[in-house]
Amino acid sequence: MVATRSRKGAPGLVEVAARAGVSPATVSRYFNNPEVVKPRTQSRIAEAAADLGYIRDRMAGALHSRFSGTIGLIVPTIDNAIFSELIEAFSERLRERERTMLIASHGYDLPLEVAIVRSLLERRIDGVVLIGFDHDSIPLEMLAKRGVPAISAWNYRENSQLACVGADNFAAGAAVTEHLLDLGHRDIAFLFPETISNDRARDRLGGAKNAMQQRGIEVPTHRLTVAPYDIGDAKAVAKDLLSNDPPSAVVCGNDIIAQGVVYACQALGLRIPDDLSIIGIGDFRGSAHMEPGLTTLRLPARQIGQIAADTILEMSLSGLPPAEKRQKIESILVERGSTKKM
Amino acid sequence: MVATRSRKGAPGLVEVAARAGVSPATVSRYFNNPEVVKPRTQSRIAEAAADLGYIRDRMAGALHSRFSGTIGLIVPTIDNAIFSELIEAFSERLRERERTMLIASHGYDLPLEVAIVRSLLERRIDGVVLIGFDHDSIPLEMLAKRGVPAISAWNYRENSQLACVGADNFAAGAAVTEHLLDLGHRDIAFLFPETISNDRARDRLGGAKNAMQQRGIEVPTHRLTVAPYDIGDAKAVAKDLLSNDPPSAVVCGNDIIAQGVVYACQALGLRIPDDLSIIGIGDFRGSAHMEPGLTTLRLPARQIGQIAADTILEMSLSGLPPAEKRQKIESILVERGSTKKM
DNA sequence: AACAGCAATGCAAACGTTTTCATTTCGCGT
DNA sequence: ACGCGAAATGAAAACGTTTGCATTGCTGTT
Repeated sequence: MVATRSRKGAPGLVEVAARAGVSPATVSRYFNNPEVVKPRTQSRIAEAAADLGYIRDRMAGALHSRFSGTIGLIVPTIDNAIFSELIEAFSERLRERERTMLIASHGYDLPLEVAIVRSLLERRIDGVVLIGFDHDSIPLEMLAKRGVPAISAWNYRENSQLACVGADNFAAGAAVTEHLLDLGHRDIAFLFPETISNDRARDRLGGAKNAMQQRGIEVPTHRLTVAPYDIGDAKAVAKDLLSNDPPSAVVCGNDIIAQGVVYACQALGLRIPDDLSIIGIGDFRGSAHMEPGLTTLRLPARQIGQIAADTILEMSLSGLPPAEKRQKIESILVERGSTKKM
Repeated sequence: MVATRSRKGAPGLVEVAARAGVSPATVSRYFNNPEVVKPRTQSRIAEAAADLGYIRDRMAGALHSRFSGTIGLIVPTIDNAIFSELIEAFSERLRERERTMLIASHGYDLPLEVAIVRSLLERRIDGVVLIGFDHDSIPLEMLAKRGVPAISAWNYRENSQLACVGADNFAAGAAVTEHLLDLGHRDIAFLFPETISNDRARDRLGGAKNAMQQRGIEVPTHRLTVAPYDIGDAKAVAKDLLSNDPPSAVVCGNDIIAQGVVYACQALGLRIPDDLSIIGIGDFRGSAHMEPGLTTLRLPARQIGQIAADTILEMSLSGLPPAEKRQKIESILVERGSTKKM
C-alpha cells in the first residue's frame, strides 16, 4: 500500500476565511460570484488568499456543484498533423473559458474508445468532443445516461444524430475530384486511407467517386488504392502505383498522403505537375511550402476547434442541445503548384 | 424505501453496495484493492456494478485520498511536429497506468506557464512534466509547496536542479556540426530558433558554436540566423540567406527548419546535397521520407515520453525524488541524402 | 422612529468516496 | 467442539468545497 502524501501546509478555503475574518461561504462566493460580495470584503479576502498562497480545490467544488470544469477531447491520433491544429485551438479556447482539456487518442480503435469514455466519465467531464461519426453506441449511451453532452467535430452531415461541427467531407471529396476533372484530367487515381471506422475518409471517397460518376467516368479498380496515414508508407504505396502505367492525376484522401506522393514523384523523377497532378485534402502545416506547393482543400481546423469548444461549453452550461445542432464549416480550394491543366 | 438522490440517475457506490448486499466500504475496497475482498463477494459486487452501469467518481475519491490520478504535461506547443510524438507516447503510457493526462501549451510564453501551473494545481494533479529548464521560479515554488512532483523532459543537463529525462542538447548541437566538419565543410551557416526562453535551442546552438571553436573556425555573424519554428517562415528566411553568397552547409536547430531549408533550395534551384548540405536535429515524422532524405540527429521522443511518464508516476507514488534524478537519452545521427562530402 | 425590502453574510447540510478502527466470520489445529 | 489468529466486512468520520436557508446589516420611506 502506498503512503499518502501529506498536504504540505497548503491552506484551504477555511484558513483563508479565518484570516479574512469571514465565513467559508463568503470566500466561496468570492471565487464563484465575486459580484455578490461587498467590495471591502472582496479585498480582505483577496489579500488573505494572496498572503496564504491559496489555490482552490476544484475537485472538491466539483463534488458538490456537478461541474468539474473539464472537457474531454477524443481523437484518433495526436501524433499527426491531421488533428494538431484542431487540438491546439480547442485547448486554447477552453483555457480562455477557464476550463481544462482532457485529451485521449485511440488510434482508430473503437473498443478502446469505450474505455476512454469510461475513464473520462470517471473524471466527471462536463462534456466530450469526439471526432467523426463512427462510434460504438455504448459510450454514447453511457454519456447520455449521465447527461454529459457530446458532439462530433471534424465531419458534417446534415442528418447526423449527434450535434456536429465540421466540414462536409463528401463535398470535399467531390470538390477536389471536380477540380481535376475541370483541369481536363480523366485518368485519375485515388489514394485513400482505410475507410473502415473512418467516416471522414469514407465520405471523401464517396464524394470523389460520385463526382466521377456524375461525369460518366468509370473508376477502374486498379485506380483505387489504400494508403496508410503516414508519409513514408504513402510514399511507398505511391511509388508502386506510379512505377508503371501512371495516371495523369492523383486525388489523395488527405495532405499527408499527398505529401507522400509528392516525395514518391521526386524519388521516381516524375515532374509535378507536368507528369502528374496531385491534389490533397486538409491543407496541413507544410503543404503550402513544399515544392511545388500542394493544391489542396483547406479545412479550417482552428475554426472547427474553437467552435467545438464553444458549442460543448454552451451545452454543458445550458443542459440543452446547442442552438445550432449542425454547423457546417466551409472549406476552400487552394490552388498551388501541384496541379495543372492537361 | 429511501429515494436515491443521485444526480441524473447515475448510480453511486452506495447503490451498488445495497444491491450487492454489502457495505459501501467493501465496494470501495473491491475497486481499489480487489485482493482484500473475498472472491464470492467480489463477484456479487461486480455483478451489481455491471447491472447498474456504475461508474466510479474519481474526484470524490481524490478528495479523500489526495491522489487525483491526473498528471499534467505542459508543452510549448501542441500544433507542431516537435512534441507530438512525446505527447502521444506520454499519454499512452499514462493510460496504461490508469492515469489521465492534462495537457496545456503556452506558446513559449513563460508568464502564461504560471497561470497554467496554477490551473493544474487547482485540478489537483499528482505531478507535472515540463519541457526544458527555462521556467519561472514561481510555478516551481507553488508545486514544491504542495509537494507535487515536477520533472523536466526533453533536455538533459548533468547539473540540472529539476530531475530530468531527455537528450543532451549541447552534445546534439555539437554532433551535427562535427558531422559537417568531418565531411569537410568549413563555411557553415546556422539557422536556429530564438534562444530566449528556449534552453533546448540555446544548448544546441552553444554546442554547435563550441564544435566550431574546437576546430579553430570562427563563425561570422552573418552565418548566424534566427528562424521561427515554422516551415514557411524558415523557408523564407532560408531563401534570403541562400540567395547570395550561400555557405556550403547549413546546421538547422531542428528538422522543421531543415525542411524549410530543403524547400527553399528546391525553390531556388539549388541541388541538395551537391550545392548545399543540410542537417537537422530531431528526426521528425516526414524527415526520413522527403527527397532527399534529411540527415539529422534522431531524438528518441517516444522513449522520452514513456520514461517521463514512468518517472513522474514513480515520484508521485513514493513521494520521493526518482531513483535516477537525471536520465540521458542517447540520440543517433542518421545519415541520409541531404549531406555530402565536400 | 419604525419598518419594509434588499444586500451581505453566516450556518450547516450535502457531495460520493476512502480509510481507520472495530467487529464479525472463517479456517484450522487440538 | 473449542479457541485463536487472520481474513473479511461494517460503521462512521473525514476530505474541501458549494449552496439553500436563515440571519444580520443597511438604506430609504412614511
